[in-house]
Amino acid sequence: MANTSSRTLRLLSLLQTHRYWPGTELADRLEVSVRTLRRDVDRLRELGYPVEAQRGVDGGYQLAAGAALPPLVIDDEEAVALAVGLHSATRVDGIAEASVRVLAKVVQVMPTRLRRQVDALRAMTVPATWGGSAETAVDPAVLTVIALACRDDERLRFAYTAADGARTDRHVEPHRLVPLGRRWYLVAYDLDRHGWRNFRLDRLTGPAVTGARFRPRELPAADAAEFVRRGLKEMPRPYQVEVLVDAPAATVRERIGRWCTVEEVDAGHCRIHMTSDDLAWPAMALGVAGADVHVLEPPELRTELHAWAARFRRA
Amino acid sequence: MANTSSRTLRLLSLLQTHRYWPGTELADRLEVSVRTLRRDVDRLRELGYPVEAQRGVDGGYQLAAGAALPPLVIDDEEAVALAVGLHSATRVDGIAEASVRVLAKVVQVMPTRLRRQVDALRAMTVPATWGGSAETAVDPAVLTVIALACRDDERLRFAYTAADGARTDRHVEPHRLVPLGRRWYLVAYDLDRHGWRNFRLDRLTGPAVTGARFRPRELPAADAAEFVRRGLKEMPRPYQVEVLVDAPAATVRERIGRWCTVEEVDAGHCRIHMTSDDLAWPAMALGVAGADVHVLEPPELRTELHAWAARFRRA
DNA sequence: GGCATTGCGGCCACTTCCTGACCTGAATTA
DNA sequence: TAATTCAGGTCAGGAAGTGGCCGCAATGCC
Repeated sequence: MANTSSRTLRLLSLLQTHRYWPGTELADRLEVSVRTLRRDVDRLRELGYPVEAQRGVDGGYQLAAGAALPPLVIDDEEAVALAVGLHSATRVDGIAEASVRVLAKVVQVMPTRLRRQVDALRAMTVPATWGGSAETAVDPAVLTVIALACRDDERLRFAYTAADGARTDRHVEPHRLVPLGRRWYLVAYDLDRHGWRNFRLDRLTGPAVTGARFRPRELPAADAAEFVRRGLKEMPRPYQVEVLVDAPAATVRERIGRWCTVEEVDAGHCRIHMTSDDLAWPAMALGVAGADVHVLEPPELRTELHAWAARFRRA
Repeated sequence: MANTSSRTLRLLSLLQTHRYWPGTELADRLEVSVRTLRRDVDRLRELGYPVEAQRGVDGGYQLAAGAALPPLVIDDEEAVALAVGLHSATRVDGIAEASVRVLAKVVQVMPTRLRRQVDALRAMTVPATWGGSAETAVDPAVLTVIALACRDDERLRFAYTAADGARTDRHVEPHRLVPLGRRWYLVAYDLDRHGWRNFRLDRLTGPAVTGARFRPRELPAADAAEFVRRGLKEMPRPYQVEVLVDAPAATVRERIGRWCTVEEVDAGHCRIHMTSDDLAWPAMALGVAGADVHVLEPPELRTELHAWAARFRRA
């Protein structure tokens, strides 16, 4: 308790919870002399954390933005918020992997009572997979279990439903999680089939680590993403949606600009473009647009809209 | 660098990135003897972080879930993921405040180059406010600036557009952020008007800290949420949507169960219920449901659906 | 411009604890 | 049973942390 490293950590935590701290108060809280506090601050600075100080009346210390990130000291509530938030970040291109990595990190050290809270709250958050039907959504618990197994080189068992509907039990050495397109894939070495395989996470249920660790094998590909791409026979080609809207570009952009690109045609018309695997998404967007539309591409969207129209008219 | 506290921190970081570590490897990485490593591990344990060890062949150390959360050691990518994810967590009831708190914490110590990345990525994430139009969404930058000002007791200036459209410049001592209903409010002491005020964050632009700190005043209410509630003349009552769907409950639940509660009526029909400020949301959901619907409540939804039908028919 | 406040950092003496080496013991697995 | 790996005691030398003191430099108030 009266340790130096412990105190350094506590100082870091204090500096993170409130910006300005008078030296005397910090010294008081840490139960050391002001001189020692100054030395502690120096220590933090030597570790690369930019602690700035202001002299004079009402001066104090503050933690500024630096080159490296200091260890984040968080409390229970904040950890829950973190876990819930990261869940939705796993869908954002470019940071999906990093999200899963931190998520695994947080979940691993989180007390079980907090984990229950997280599970309860996650149920309330709206999944961000707009166009996706339920099958494309990945259970976050599945994601973290597998992420941890990959990270820690632990063997994994799960049930897998192949594209043709055949259900099999698998025993694998997980290698890496790869977000590709709008899906997650697990690249793993199948221990029963003696070869590398791709698994779509949304077709995988009940993953559980066996507890056995393994020495990673070498993947027969440049990297995991490359391996997945190679393994995919045919990518489901997404629809390229192109629609003319009878409304000013500015209006349309304000209403649905977040989901598509809007291009001005003239004062009262614009053209929008979006990409989607599923026709429900563009249909929703066009509904929210609140103006007459003319579908240019694809023809199937027209059928979809007419189907919605028929149903809504009967409502 | 060869410091003890620095090494303790590095050990913590190593234990967070990979689960199992043989003692010899840890000692090697930290450039100390195995004996010293054991002592470092002991130190961590004394600080309350449960480092578990496994003996025997292929044994090692691992960081387990404990009572308290250890400081999270994260890298750049992970920090970006964190910030992006937390942004969406600010919309989840119950953890909104905690989310903003961590967000402020992370943003404050984040190098500016990362902040730019976060801003770029946030633009891509789909806002979770389904039914909400753009005006109810709060700029995350605004949120963090204000959160930091509240936390650090720093005076704040911003422009405010009142409900009647009048624009004024404000100079306040921020007290607390309150998420209520689907909105964020700032409770602050207005320095020009000499009194406590509520500000809706979506009506507030260009917040900037003046740099001047202040000694917090006492709020004339039990807590900030209470004060906001008292100040709100009328809460916008959300629509209670109730619809009969001509499809089996299981089917409907699979398609849109995430957005509403589904109740079985008989084998081929079910009743769904949801709450929304905006009619576009239920309309979208009913579209995705892919079956005939009968609107029970509210009548306005029927009008909305007919409007969509008319437009889609013309498409 | 003077003055109080607050951080900065040098110096010194004292104490603490850190470190590595060596040892024995206990748990675990092949 | 043997090998591996963590646990922890002991010891001696050295490194560091600590508090008290000092003069100095910013800063803001009167």
